[in-house]
Amino acid sequence: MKKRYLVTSALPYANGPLHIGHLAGAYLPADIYVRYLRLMGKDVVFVCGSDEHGAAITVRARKEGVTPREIVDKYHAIIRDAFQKIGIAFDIYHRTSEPLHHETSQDFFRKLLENGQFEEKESDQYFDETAGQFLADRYIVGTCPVCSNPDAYGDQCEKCGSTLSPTQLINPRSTLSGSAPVMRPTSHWYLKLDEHENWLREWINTGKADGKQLHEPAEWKNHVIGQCNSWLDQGLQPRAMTRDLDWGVDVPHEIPHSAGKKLYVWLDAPIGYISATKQWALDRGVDWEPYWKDNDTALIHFIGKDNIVFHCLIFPAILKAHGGFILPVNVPANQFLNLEGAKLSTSRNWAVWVHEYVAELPGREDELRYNMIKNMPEQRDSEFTWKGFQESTNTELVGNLAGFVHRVMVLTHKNYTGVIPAIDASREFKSGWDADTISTYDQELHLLHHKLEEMGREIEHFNFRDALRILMEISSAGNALLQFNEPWKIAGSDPELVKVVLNLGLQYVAALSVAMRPFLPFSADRLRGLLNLPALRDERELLDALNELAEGNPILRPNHALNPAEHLFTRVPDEVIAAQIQKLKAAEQANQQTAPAEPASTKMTYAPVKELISYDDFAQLDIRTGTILEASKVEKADKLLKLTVDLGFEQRTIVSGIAQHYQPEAIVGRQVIVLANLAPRTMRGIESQGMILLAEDAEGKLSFVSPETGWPDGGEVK
RNA sequence: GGCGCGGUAGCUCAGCUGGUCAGAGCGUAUGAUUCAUAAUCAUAAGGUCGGGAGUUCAAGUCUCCCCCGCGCUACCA
Repeated sequence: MKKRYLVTSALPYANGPLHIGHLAGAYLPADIYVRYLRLMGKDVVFVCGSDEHGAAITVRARKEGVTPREIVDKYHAIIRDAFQKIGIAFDIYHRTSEPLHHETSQDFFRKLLENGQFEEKESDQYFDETAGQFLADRYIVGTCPVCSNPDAYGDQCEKCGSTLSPTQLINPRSTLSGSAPVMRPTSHWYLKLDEHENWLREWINTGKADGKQLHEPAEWKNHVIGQCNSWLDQGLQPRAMTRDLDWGVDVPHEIPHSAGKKLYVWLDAPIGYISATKQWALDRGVDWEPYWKDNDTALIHFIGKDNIVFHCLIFPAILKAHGGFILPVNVPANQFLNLEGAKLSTSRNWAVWVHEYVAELPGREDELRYNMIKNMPEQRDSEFTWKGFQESTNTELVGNLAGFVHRVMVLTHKNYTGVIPAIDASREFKSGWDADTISTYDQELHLLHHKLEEMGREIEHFNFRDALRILMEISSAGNALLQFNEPWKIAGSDPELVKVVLNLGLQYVAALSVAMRPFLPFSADRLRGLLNLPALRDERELLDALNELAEGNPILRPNHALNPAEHLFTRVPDEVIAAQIQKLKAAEQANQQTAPAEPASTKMTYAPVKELISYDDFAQLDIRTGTILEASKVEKADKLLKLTVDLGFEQRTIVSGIAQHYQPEAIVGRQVIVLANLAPRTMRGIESQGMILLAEDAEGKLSFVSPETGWPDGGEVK
């Protein structure tokens, strides 16, 4: 194992609250891992923070009529508070709007520039002439080409979730002024990712970089490596690391052409991990550098699957391009959590919000954590249901775990006034692990030791569900131990047996009080209190317990006095579940009520009328009537149809993006309007000799412009 | 269209490099038990491992084709 650990969780974006999908994806697994490492006496730092830049925040601010600062302050507080209440034990929860972060990322940028890692390139981007500025993807809205949502953003349609680029939008318009943007050249710095492709491929697939074995690929999840190779095989392209924005980290001012340029959020956000570490070190008066630069540090990024490429390819490339930094030893990305059969959605309010959960179900933090871990999407998408939450809480936490703790403590109070009895270690009894096995105290302590080690191994391999299962096996074995030996029956006839069984049962409970800490930190604290043991400080207590057990020593010594027994968990009543389900149904209904109203044809969005042109300009267009003779789908393209159009004097091959609006067989014979003197363009290997003119309705649906009664082919449209 | 990851008992999910891999938890059924919040313990389910073909002495586990879900990506003058 490495000497020290640096663990990061994806920086939450500060334009909305935290939901259970975030928790299950990147925060809970990291928290378990970190708490475990601390209990094992490891040097570990766990950093996170709010990602507070990027256009989505400024767009939201504009919509709500407030400043970006107000937005990020608001959500930073909500998110930080939610983390704290649900027990995510960051060493620091930083924010990317801090000056320290700005300095850190600017220094990074300078260094990359100095190392020749950038290429400054000019490209055409949408520019808002009214507002006088370039428009980032999020500043452009238009009709989604996929689902016809009239308010899709330039990078993504929030309605159907499609990833878009601004040029794909139909009728693009600026959110700043509402006007139609124009294309203008602008210059940006591109990271030469293509030059990093080879070493990344080797590093991902063999774990080797610069001839050194840095990690074991077999330890990485399939879907992580698969996704990376998918990207690598398509060839990495230079990627712009700057944007034209007014909110974010400035491109350092001394660099020419830096005016009005900000660092791309995806560059600035992961550097946030570094800034957070620096701030943590400053607060402690220690050196941050070993955590990022020493080969004996294990860097681990916990993220959701949507961040894989960034954390496994682009950020490592950036770290290497800078030089001097270590690379992540693993990126255990989780898949997605669904809620009651549907994808979590912030915009549709289909979520369980963490800040609402802790307010509505106070004192049940661990119940949520337990359920999240039990259904953690480690290898594939998984599902959270309130019914499942209730069931596992009531049967596994209340029945099995809390029940075991309570019964063994009650029995101790009844028989020995709550004091751990001394035992005769040679006494034999039935093992809780197997009804047919006769065992001894020492053998059972060894078995417990073995189970705890096994649990630890699962955590070390990021198998948190399995680790939790093993934890619960200890509780089940404790229940079985009591069941098989029935101490309540033999208190009078065989007091020595009762002592051994209860003492051992209490050792299980004591072991659980430490071992459950990574998963159920609040309950672990409560249990320590019940057992009258010192509060956990997350400093090698599990390691100490393991060492004692390995020596054959019990964790609780004879004559130790317990506090009164209490239940660790309470049942979740039906009403609570019903109320939560009701809440989700209300959200669903609210969506259904607004949803049908929108596509209803009324909501036509009008693009502003373009600049005036002269008649001569118009006369340059040669528009003709024509008839479709043949139509077929273009291979390997979802939207293209290959058409043969008769213009009377000749036949043309025209490729048109209408496959999602028309079936090929249905349009043969249709009369259409053709722009006949458009320069030919090759699409998907087919040369298109013209363009079919189409009209668009409010939903973005395209239809041909055709005559009512027919006309000859090749006629001019004037 | 391409690529990636999945599609295993009613439900939620494990099954690494092919040969006790047909599993766990929950639910359900039966029995035991009463120390414990009707909690606990034991036993049971007969799921053709999405469908089809193939390789092999042997395939959820490898190859090919098809279907479905999720994610990434391309085309749209």
